[in-house]
Amino acid sequence: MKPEYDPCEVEDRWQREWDSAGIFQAERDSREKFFITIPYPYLNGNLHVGHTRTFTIGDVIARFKRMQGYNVLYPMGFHVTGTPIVGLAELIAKKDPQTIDVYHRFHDIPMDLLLTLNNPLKIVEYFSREAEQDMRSIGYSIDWRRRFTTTDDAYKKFITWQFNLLHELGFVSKGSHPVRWCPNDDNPVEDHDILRGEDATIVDFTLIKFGLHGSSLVLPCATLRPETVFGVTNLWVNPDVTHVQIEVVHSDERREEWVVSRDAYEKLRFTDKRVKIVREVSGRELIGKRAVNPINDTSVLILPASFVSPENGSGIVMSVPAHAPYDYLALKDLYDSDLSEYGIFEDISKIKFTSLIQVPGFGNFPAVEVTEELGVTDQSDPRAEEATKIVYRREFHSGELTETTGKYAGIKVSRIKDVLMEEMIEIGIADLFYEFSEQPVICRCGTRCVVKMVKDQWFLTYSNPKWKEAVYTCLSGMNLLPPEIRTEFENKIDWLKDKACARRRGLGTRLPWDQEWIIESLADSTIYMSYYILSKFITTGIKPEQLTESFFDYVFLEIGSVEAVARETEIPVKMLEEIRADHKYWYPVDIRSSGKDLIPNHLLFFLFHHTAIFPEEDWPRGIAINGFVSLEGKKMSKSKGPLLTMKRAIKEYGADVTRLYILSTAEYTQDADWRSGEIEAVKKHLERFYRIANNIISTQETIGEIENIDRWLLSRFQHRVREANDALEKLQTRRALQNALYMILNDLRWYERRGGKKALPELLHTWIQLLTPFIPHICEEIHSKIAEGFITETPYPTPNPSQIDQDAEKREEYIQKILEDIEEILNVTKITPQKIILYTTPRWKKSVYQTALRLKLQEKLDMKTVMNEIMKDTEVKKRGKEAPKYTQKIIAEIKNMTNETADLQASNPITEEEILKGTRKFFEKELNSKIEIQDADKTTHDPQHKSKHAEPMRPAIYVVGRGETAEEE
RNA sequence: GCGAGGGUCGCCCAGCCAGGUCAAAGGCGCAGGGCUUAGGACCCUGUCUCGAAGGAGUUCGUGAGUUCAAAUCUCACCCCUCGCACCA
Repeated sequence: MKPEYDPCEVEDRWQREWDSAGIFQAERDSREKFFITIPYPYLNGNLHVGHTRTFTIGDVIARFKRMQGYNVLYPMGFHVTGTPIVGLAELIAKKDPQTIDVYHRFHDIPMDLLLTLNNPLKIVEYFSREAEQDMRSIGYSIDWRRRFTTTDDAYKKFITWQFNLLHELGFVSKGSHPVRWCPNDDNPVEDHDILRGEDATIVDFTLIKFGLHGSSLVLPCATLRPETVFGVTNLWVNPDVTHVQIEVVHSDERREEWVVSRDAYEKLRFTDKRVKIVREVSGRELIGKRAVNPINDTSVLILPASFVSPENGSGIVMSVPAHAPYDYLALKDLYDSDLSEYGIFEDISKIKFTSLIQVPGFGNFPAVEVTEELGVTDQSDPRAEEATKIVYRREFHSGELTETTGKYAGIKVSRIKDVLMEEMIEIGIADLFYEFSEQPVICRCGTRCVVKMVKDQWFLTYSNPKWKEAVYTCLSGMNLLPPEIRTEFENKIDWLKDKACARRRGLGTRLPWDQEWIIESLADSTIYMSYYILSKFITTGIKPEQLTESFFDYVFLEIGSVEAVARETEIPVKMLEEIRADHKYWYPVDIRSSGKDLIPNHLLFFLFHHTAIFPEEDWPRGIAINGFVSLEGKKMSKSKGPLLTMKRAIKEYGADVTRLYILSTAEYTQDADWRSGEIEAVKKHLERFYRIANNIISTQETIGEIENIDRWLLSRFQHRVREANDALEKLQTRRALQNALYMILNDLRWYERRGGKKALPELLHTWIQLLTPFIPHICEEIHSKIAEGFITETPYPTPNPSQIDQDAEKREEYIQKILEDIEEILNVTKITPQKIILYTTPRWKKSVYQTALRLKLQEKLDMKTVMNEIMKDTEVKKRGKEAPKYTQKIIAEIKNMTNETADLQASNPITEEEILKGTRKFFEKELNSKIEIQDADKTTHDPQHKSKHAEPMRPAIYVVGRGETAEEE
C-alpha cells in the first residue's frame, strides 16, 4: 500500500476490477430485489456537478442496499428527445459565438471536435459516449448492459405502444389551449426566446358580455373579479380610443357582434374564435349610451374615463366604485364636469354605489375608504395603483359576498372566481379571455407576443378526477424523502391540468394515430424504468420490428397468450417468459431519486402514467428528492455558464473526493454550494483517513489486554455505526458521513491522545465497510490489503450492542471533564503549574449523593426526605452546617437528571480514585505538571482548603504555582 | 397572489417533530502554540462578553404568550429561496 493516496491510479484500477467481475450486472435470483432509478440525463451538454449530486446519491443507495443483501438494479439511459438538442445543433452549425465559447470553455469540448457537432445525431453520439465515460470514472455501480437512448428504434416502439394504450384507455384527447405565441415566427415562444417580459404569465380574465341598450351589440368587459359584476354602476370607455365593431364566430359557430378596442381585436384573432372587423367605432360614439348588465338586467350608463387603456383587456371596463379605487376616482372626477358633449345631462353624483363584499374592518365601500386614507387625488394619481392592490388583497383574503349577490351570499371572495366564471360561461353571458400578466412580452425577433389558442392539440387528460384519485392512492402508499415533499406532491396533483403532449418540432416518436405530431419529451419519459428490464434483451438480439403491441402487452401486463406472441414476433416462448419473469421480479421501482426541479413535472407524470398503465402492484414505491448545486454561490447554466463538469471535478480531485464532497456538503432539498476551498479540505480529510488506515495496517499491534480506552473507542464507534445506518435509511448522506467519517476521525484523535492502539485493527475493517457506499475506491484499496474479495460485496455493518459500554464512556467523560476544568483554571489564573493536586470526594458527600439518587428513582426526592435519611449517618450528622447546604445543591442538580442517568449513576458509581490513579501519567503529559491525588477525607496539603469543593464525579483541584511551597511545612 | 421550504454564535450548517442533559455538534475561516531549516501536512488550544479557580452574564429573524423551564410549543409580524406549466 502506497503511503500517499493516488486517486487516479487506484480509482481506475478498481473500476476495471468491478467491471471485469461484472458485479453490478443485476440478474434475477432468489434474493429480495431493490430497483433504484435516477432520471436519465438530457444530453445537450456534458454532465456537470448538479448531475453528479443526484447520480451519486443514487449510487450510494444502490451500494448501500447491495451491502444490505438486496439484489440491486441501478440502470441508466440517455434522454435526447425534444427540441434543445436540435436547437444546440443549429447554434453550433451557425457558430453562435456564445454557444461555441460556453461549450468549449465550460463543457470542456476541444474546439475542433466541437465544430463537428453540427447535427443532432452527432451531438447525441458524442455526449452519450462522454456521459457513460464520466459515470464510469466516478465509480457508479450501474448495469451498463441496459443502457439505451430515447431515439432508439426499439424505444420508439415502446413509446408507440404506450401511447396507443393511453389513447385506448381514454387518457388522451384533442383540444385547444393558450400559449405564448410570436405572430412573426408563427411559433410558440419558449422561455429562452423571450427578450422582454420573461416573468409574464398567462392569466385568464372573465369577459362579461354587457349588451348595448337597444341593439344586439355586445360590449365585453374583461375582469379578474367576475363577482364584482353585481356591483356595476356604469361602464368606462376611453373617448380618445378608436374601437372596432367585429363579427365573432365562436368555436361552436354561434355568431355575435362585439365592440372592442383595436388591440383587443388583434388579440382575439389568435383565440379559438374567428373575428372580422365590420366597422370602426369611436369611443365617443359609445359614451352616453346605456348598457345592460347580463347578470341582473340592470341598465347602466357608459361614461368616459382616461385610465382605460386599449391595450388591456377589451378596452371596455365595467365600473364598480364600491370596490375598485380607479372606478371610484374616475366617477368622482366626473362629478363637476360638463358631459353635455356626450349627450349626458343627468347628475353623475346621483349614481349609487353597490356594495357586494363585506370585509372586516371596512364599511360598505372599501375602495372609497382606502382611497381617502391614502389621499389619492384622481385617476391619474400613481397611488391609485397602490390603493387598488390594498383593496384587492383585503377583499380577496377576508372578504365575503353579501346579499347583493343573491345565491352567492356568504361565499368567500377567494373561492368564488372559478365557480362564477364557469356558471356565467355556461349560460352564455361570459367568455374566457387570456392576457399576459405583464405587458409587453417581446420575442427575440422583436415582435410583440400574443396569447394564442393552439387548436387540435393532443392532451394527456391529467385533470381527470378518477386519474387523480388513482395517483393520490399511489402516493399515499409511497415512501417519500424528505417527508415534507408529500404535501408538495399532493398540491401539485391537485393543480395539474390537462397537458399538451405533442409538438411539431424536435426529436422523438411520432404520435401513432396522428403522424404529424411528435410526442413531447416529458410525455415519452414516464414509465421507461420498465424499459431497462427489457433493454438487456434488446441489446442481445431482439430486433425493433419484433416489438409488436402484443409483445409489450404480454411482457408488461401479461395480456394475451405467450404462444401467440411468440408466433407473431418470432421470439422464443422461453425468452418471452423470461422477460415477463424479469419484469415481475424487478418491478416496481423501489425508489426514484431526483432533483427537486422535477417534482411538478416529470415525477408527477411518472406517477400518473404508472397508475394509468400498470396494475397497482407495479406502482412506484418511493421518491427521494435532492437540491441543486451552485458554483461558488452562482447558479450554473448549461447554455451560459458558469458550469463545472463532472469530468473536470473528477480530474481535479478524484472520484472519491468528488463523491465525498457532494454527499457531505448538503442533503435533501438543501442546495449545495460547490466551493473549491471546501473541497480542498475534504480532500485532506480523505488523505488523512487513508494515512490512518495505512498506519494501522503497517503497525499491527500485538493483542494485549483490552483497556478502558479501547472499550470507549469501540463503544463510541457503535453509536456512529447506528447513526450512519439510520441516516442512510433516510438518505441523509450528510448526516451519515458526519458520523461515519468526521466523528470517527475526531474520536480517533482522543483515542490516540490517550495512547490507545489495540482496538484499531478491529475498528478499521468495519470502518471501511461503513464508508464503502460513499467512497468505494479507497475502501476497496484499503480492504485489499487486509482481506480477500471486494468490500463492495461484504455486508454493511450494523451496530454491535455488545460493544456498547456506557461505563467506559462515563469514565472517559470524567477524564475529559477534569482536563477541561484544569485547563480552564490555568487559562483564567495564568498560573504555570508546578504541581496539581486532585482531591477526591469525602465519603459523606458520596453517601448523600447516593441517597438523593435513590430517592429520585423512588420519586421521593425532596429536601425533607433526604435530610431525614442522611441524618441517620453519623458522619453526615457531624457536618451540621455543611450537609444541608450541599444537599440542597445536589437535589436541584439531580432533579434535572433523567431517570436513566440517575439510574446509571446510582447503580454503577465510578471508582474515581482508581481512574485518577490510572490516568495520572496522562494528565502529567498533557498538562506538563506533576499530578498528585489526595483523598479528601485525609488531605496532607491543602492550604487553600480546595478539597471542600470536591463532589462526586468532580474532584477538587488545587494548582500549585511555581515558587509556591508544595509541601506541608 | 397561490403553494412549498427556510432565517441558529464570521461563513456553511446540526439541533426544533418527542421543551430541561444547549453557550448550542460538525465543517470552513481566523488566532496562538507544538512539530519542522522554513513552508505545507499533522497535533493541541482558543474563536459571544466578563472573570487570577473550574464561574457568571447575554444569545438562536422580530414582538408577544404558554411553562418551574423555550433555539425547541402557540400566535402575530418581517425577511429570504424555489415552483406556478407545455420547457427539459
